Parts: sequence; C-alpha cells; structure tokens
Amino acid sequence: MTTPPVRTPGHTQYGALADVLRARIVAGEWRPGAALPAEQSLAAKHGVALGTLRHALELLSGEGLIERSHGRGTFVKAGLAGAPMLRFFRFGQADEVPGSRILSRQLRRAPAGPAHALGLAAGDTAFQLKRLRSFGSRPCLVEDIWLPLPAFAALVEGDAADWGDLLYPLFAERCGIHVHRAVDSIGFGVLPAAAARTLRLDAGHPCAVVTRQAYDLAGRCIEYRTTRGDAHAFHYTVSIS
Amino acid sequence: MTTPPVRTPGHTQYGALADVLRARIVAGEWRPGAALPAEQSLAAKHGVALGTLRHALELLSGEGLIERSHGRGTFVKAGLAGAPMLRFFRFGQADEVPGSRILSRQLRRAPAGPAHALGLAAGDTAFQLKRLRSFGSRPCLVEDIWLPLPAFAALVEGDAADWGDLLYPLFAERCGIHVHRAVDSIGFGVLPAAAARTLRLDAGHPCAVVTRQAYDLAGRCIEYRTTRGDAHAFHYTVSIS
DNA sequence: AAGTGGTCTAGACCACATC
DNA sequence: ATGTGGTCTAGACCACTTG
Repeated sequence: MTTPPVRTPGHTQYGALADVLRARIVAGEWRPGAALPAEQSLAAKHGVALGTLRHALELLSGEGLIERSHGRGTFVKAGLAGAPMLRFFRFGQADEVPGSRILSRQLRRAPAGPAHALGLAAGDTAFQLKRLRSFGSRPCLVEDIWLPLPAFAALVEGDAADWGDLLYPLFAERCGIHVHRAVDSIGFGVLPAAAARTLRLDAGHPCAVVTRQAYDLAGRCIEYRTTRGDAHAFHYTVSIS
Repeated sequence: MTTPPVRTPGHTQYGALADVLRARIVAGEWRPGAALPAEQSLAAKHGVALGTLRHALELLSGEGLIERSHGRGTFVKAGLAGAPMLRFFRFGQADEVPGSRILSRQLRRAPAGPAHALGLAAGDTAFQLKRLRSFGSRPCLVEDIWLPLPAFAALVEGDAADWGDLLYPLFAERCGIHVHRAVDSIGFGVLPAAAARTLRLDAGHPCAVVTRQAYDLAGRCIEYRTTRGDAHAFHYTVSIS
C-alpha cells in the first residue's frame, strides 16, 4: 500500500491556512487590536494565491476573531466592551450605562457552579465580587461575579472606587484579559432576601436570572456571573430564520 | 454638465446582481424549494464572471433567502417548519414535538396588537385561533394566534382534527404561505384566569410570555402569536460576541 | 457520464485611509 | 503618494450528486 496523493480530500488550502492563522492569533502572536500583515504579504509567505488567503481571512472574520477594514488593514478583534447585560432589561433609560457599585469583594472557596465553569478543582479559591447596578438612585440589577486566580489578582487589592461602570475594559487594562465571547443563560426565579433588600423589593419577588460565562480568545472561561433583576423589567427579542 | 461615467461608486456588480435576483425570488419567480438556474447559466445571462455571480449568491445565502448544496444546485429556502416555540421552555422531553389541540377558532375584529402587526385597518376582521400544546396529558403552553384574511381563509372551515401538531407545514400546504423569518419577544407576566385553568395552574401564577411575529419571503407579517407557559419552565441561552 | 457547486490561480484595476 | 483591502475577470480543475 503506497502513500496516497498529496491533496487530502475534505481539506482545503484556505481551511488549513485559517487553522494556522487562528492558532497564531489565539496564541497571542498579534495582540487584540493589533494589525495582521497585509494580504499580499501573508499570501506570498504561505505560497498561495490572494483569493485563497482572502478566503481564509473571511473564515476568521466570520468567527469574530478578526475585523477587516477597507484601506486600513486586518485587525485582531479587541473584545467585548459595553454593558450587554442591559440587553435583557428595560428600565426606561435606553442605551445608557448604569452606575456600578461594588458591594463586596472577597477570596472564597468557589461553589460547584462557578468552579466547574472556570475549570477549578473542588475547594479551589476564587475571587468573588458582588455588584449593584443602578440608574441614578434606582437600583436595578444585582450581580454575583466569580473570577479565577491568579489571572485577576490585580483586582483583589486597592481601591475599587476608580473602577468605573464597566468591568470588561477594566479586565483588559488591569489584567490584560480580553472578553471575546459570552454565553448567557436566562431563567426565572424569585429574589433571595438579601438581593431583594438591595433592590428594594420584597423577598420572593419574581426575578429574571441571567447566568453568564465569558471566554477569552483562547476559549478559556474567565468569568462566571449571575445577574438578577425584576422579572417585570425583563424583555428580550430574538430573531429566527 | 455631462452624464457621469457608467460605474457608480459605492455600487458593486455583485450587489446589483443580488438585488435583481432577490427581487425575482421574492416575487415568486422560483417557488420555495425550487432550484435556481446553474451558476454558469446565470453568470452568462447577466454577462458577469463566475466569481461575481457567486459573490451575489453568497449574499443571498447569507440573508437566508437561498440554500446552496454542492453537486445538487441552488434552491430557494423552503421556510421554517419545526416547533421552535419549545426553544424557550424545558418540559423534560427534549426535541419532542408536543401534541396540539385547537381550543377555539373564530373570525373576530382584531385588537390593536395583532391588527397593527398584520397591517390591518382598525376594525378589520381577522382569524383567531386558540391552541393548547401538551406533552401527553400534561398541558404546557397556551397560544393565541391571529392570522390575516383572506390569505388563511382555507383554514376557517373544515375539520381541524387532521391539522397535525405543526402549523407552519399546514400553512404551506393549505394556504401556500411559507414562514421565512420570525421575531420573538420575551417577557414575564402572570397567567390570566382562563389560561391558568387550561394549564392547570393557579390564576396569577408567573408565566413567560412570548410574542411572535412571523414573516414570509416578501417580508409581509403573516402571523401574530402570543404564547404563555409556566415561568419556572422557561429557559433560554444566548451566545454573544 | 453529466451536471452542479467548490477550490485555486494570476493578474488588473478600484476604493478607501493615512501620511 | 503610498499602502491597504475590495472588486472583477477568465480559466482550469476538483468534489459531490444524480441518473
């Protein structure tokens, strides 16, 4: 039995090229926000036609790994920034970023949910953050956030007053961690007593529960967050086709 | 002032080509499920290179208007079929199609919500359907469905017992109407007394409310549906990037 | 075997952004 | 002016599906 011919069926040059480039991006060869080499250069370096190289980049672009900009270049995607939690709620103030107040910060043994999501061993210590989000004087959402160590060690100490209202830009600046993708699970429940007090609602009040797992470019889970808000303020729209 | 040159900046050949083909598809020149002419044929007929024609078809494919299949051809998308309402609930039986029972059928003046969505004038008559979906003997969801006339006239009379458990295939067979796209709005509320009785829950029990507007290929709204189910059975996952 | 969509090439030229 | 990505062409060849 002789070795089969060079071209492997089912595998394409642009697919293989995309695999190579994806690995280099995930490995951090180019930082988030940085520019990749020009098409001509990459194509020449890999010995393929321009069209093939472009096809590979279009794959990565579709995966959300890179962004292409006519006349400027091709860039590694910088990561999520905004306050996408509010996508799920309507508190009347559209597009406005709610205020953020850190209620508590501590190192604790992570319970099963966050531990499993973050890939921690049973009994491992993680960094827990409780946070209240408000519009003006009106409390809206309570968040229970778990972050792995030592990646987020830079946030354990120091004043939290200058953190600002958005966490993801903070993660990028202080810890060099870029949130690239997140998965939100929506459910329904009732407010525990403590959360109810914080939100100035009755214990047992119906609430929407959004559990988020956020991932970096390499696919590592770097945040486990549970957000609760008044069920009556919950609203979300899905388009299907 | 002379006429500017032929090539309009900002407009591309493949974009214009896609516009032409989209219009022909939406106009029904090829029925849902039918095949378009071959690439070579279309490219020749429009006087463009193969790559340009392919680029146009990729646009339409991305819009969900057509489906391409290697070796078989390019087809107008057939439309939604399944029971996608269950995406939002977990009643234990995964991937199973729930049973359907028509609770009532009548011609009525449409209230503001459905009338506005369906593009009816105030006071116009529409076709209202109430429907219960169950797993075995366990009632799970109640649906309040509004359909425009005369498009759905074929469903007003006759026995509803042979309709089966899925409405969209019925719409296609009996009325020639294909659901191509739908938008679901999710909120939380409490069960009205009648719905609570039907679901064998207490009046005032918390429920998830999903309001759907479904559209055909041409973008006409052809269904306005409100679905209610036990809030504790609600569960949905969103991926963001 | 015939017909379809998918891959790959090589090169010319265009449009956009920046210096 | 220069460098970037985007468009378009023309053609060869490959891979999948069907009769």
